[in-house]
Amino acid sequence: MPTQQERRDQAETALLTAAAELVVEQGVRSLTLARVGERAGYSRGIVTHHFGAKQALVERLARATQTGFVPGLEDVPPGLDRLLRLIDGYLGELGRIGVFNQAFLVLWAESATQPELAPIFRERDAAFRKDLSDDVQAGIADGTIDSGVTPGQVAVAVVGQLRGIALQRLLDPQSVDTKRLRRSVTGYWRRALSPVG
Amino acid sequence: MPTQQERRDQAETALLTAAAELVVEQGVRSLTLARVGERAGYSRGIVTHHFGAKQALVERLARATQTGFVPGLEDVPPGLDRLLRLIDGYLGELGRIGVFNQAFLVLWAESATQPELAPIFRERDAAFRKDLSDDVQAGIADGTIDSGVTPGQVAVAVVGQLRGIALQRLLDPQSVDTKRLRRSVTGYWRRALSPVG
Amino acid sequence: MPTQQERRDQAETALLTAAAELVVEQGVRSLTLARVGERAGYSRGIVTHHFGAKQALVERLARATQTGFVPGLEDVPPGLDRLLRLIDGYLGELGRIGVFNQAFLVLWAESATQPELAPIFRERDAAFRKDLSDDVQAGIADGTIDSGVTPGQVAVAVVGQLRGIALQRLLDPQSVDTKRLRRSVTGYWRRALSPVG
Amino acid sequence: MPTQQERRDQAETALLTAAAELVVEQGVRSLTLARVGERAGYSRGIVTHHFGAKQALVERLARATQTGFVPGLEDVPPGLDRLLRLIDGYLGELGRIGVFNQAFLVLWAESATQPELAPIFRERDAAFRKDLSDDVQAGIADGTIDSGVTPGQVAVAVVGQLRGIALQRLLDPQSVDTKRLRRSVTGYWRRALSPVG
DNA sequence: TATGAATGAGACTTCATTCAT
DNA sequence: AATGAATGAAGTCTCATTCAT
Repeated sequence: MPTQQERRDQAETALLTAAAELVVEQGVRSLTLARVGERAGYSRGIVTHHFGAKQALVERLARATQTGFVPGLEDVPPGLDRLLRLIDGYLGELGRIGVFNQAFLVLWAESATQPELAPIFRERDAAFRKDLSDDVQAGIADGTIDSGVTPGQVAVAVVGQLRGIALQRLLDPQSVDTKRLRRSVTGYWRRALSPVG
Repeated sequence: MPTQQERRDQAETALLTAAAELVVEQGVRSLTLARVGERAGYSRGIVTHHFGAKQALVERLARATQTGFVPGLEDVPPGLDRLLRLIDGYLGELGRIGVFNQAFLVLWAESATQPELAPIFRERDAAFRKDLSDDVQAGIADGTIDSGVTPGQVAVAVVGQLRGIALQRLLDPQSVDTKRLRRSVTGYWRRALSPVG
Repeated sequence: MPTQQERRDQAETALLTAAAELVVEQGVRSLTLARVGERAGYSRGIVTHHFGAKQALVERLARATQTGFVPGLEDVPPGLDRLLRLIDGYLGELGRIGVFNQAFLVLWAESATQPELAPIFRERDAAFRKDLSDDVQAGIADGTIDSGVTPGQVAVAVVGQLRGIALQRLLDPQSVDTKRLRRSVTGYWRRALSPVG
Repeated sequence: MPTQQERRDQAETALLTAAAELVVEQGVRSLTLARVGERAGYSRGIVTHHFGAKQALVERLARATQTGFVPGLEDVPPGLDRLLRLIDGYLGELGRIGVFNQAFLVLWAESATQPELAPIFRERDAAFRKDLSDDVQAGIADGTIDSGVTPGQVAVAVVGQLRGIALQRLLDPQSVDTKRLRRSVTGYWRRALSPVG
């Protein structure tokens, strides 16, 4: 016999999962409360009961996704190596990307025109760039990255590239061979950043 | 005295512009026929009158956008130089990007989850990649690009990067300094692709 | 063939009438857009189409009702006689009160707890009191009303009495004999206001 | 240590008070079980637990209000004096009217269009009128009221007037000066009812 | 006694679409 | 060519009620 709290948590998890699935399959446009509830195995009214309003569900979903996209980087110290492993890991994950991460991409792409979503993703993007920027800075400090490189610029370029590749793949999976991209893209960055002379 | 045909064309242009503006400002979700008509200075019913159905308007908009995003490349022969100028031009355009190109980005991002939009943008992406791929191939042929590079991979990486940077900027303009990015990103690619001693 | 404007006006009249009927029959509580539309012989969506929102319909109804409740007073000069004829006419009308006037009463009674309705009826009540107050003032001036009487107090007392009687009748028609009340109530006021020897 | 019964009674009182407050503040329309429970300091489900259904709560509220609105009249014998003291007391109470009495007025006004409420208030009105009617009859008997007056008519007129004044005040407190009305309205009735000749 | 999870009916509103003017 | 009246499907949200804890 589950307690009330357990029932509640279980329902929320099921609802967020169902919402993520629907976002990926049909976009945010056709994310309706009734569909979410029923896909999760509950009634049509359950979402409002739990989240109060649709907007709250979407925001929860936006925050729930993409926490720790690339696993196994926690213990790696900042630097060129971590940067390349992050790129490699990110592209590698694309091959077996889960619904939550796919939902993240879709929501990210839509956030540009949605006032309620925008702040959430602006903050996330900033954090991601900061992370990469730190790697570049450390690489410059230890001599593995060219000192002429601007960390912030690299961060924007890398974040953009990873997201852009992921979206391309979402739109047309056949056109993006993640396996080979891991190698080539990390190679490009290694050469682009390596100290001159 | 404009002819009927001229009036018709003028109305259509006004409607597509209004639609692009609305898409950029509020996303595809709140693109309604009435709003488009009224923003264009006509009645609520004008869109249906001209395009028949909403879907037709959106498809027309998808095709109307992004034709010749980077000007001045027509006469440049394929090769590394053209590739870099295209990247440079693309990022340069971001600084003064018009509504149609912004609308393109929004539609592109949404296309991943919209069956009606997907084929249009799949085709476009393929064409864009082909274009870049040709440049890389020419560069390899004339020795300005390393022969170990795979044209198709570069194309995916570049397209992704440009789109990803553009979307980042759409979401948070302050975080992306296009002026400086032109230099740095072309620099990265020059080094990444340059023939290995 | 009616013009668009005629069709529109006709629909609005039908909708307001239907709304008034429903308010009287079942109260504002169960005034639903669908019911109004269907009772008026249109679709469920017609009310929104015409009034935009339910609130707008109710406000229109509040303003549409009770214009010239007591007929035949326009040419009567202010004074005791007019005051008594107004009371007599008001109570007389109760016997054959139309839906709009009944709806007025119901809305008036509800307005106390409805922020959107309150200002409308506050204004109306003030105008009604002003009207009566003018009569009393004129009566004092021409000596037919006792000079010790305060016009504003009489106005509140009369307005209250008429509305209160009407509401009592709405709740329980059998308990209020309007025919006999016309006589007795005008008699009470005649004596109450007559100059003291 | 309160007994179960005491706790139960305490909760019911708190709930009825909360319900009355909500009715006065926002009308019966927005009286919801959850709000009542929470305003009373309990959970959303408490009302159902205690009253079973919403209808029961409203009926209990209708009966709970207005018991002995005018205090201090119990020992006064029927007659003109009692009638005038009742009017005076009623209007005097308006100045410091509590939530329950305000709720009474709101419910009374709404009862005209609510089948469940109507019988309750019909009965109450009849009792109120009977009370006043008895006073008039006694007044006629002892010669303080004109014998030409019909008791039932006076009762309707007085009940209507008191309720109508109270509702006017509920809608627009500034427009009704209860202090001065006590004097003037009792004066009007004294003159209206005094024996002729 | 009290809480609150879950349901489902019903309300308001938005909007693409049809059709008469 | 253009307008706008009318429809009805579909969505969000509110809320009384049921039932498990």
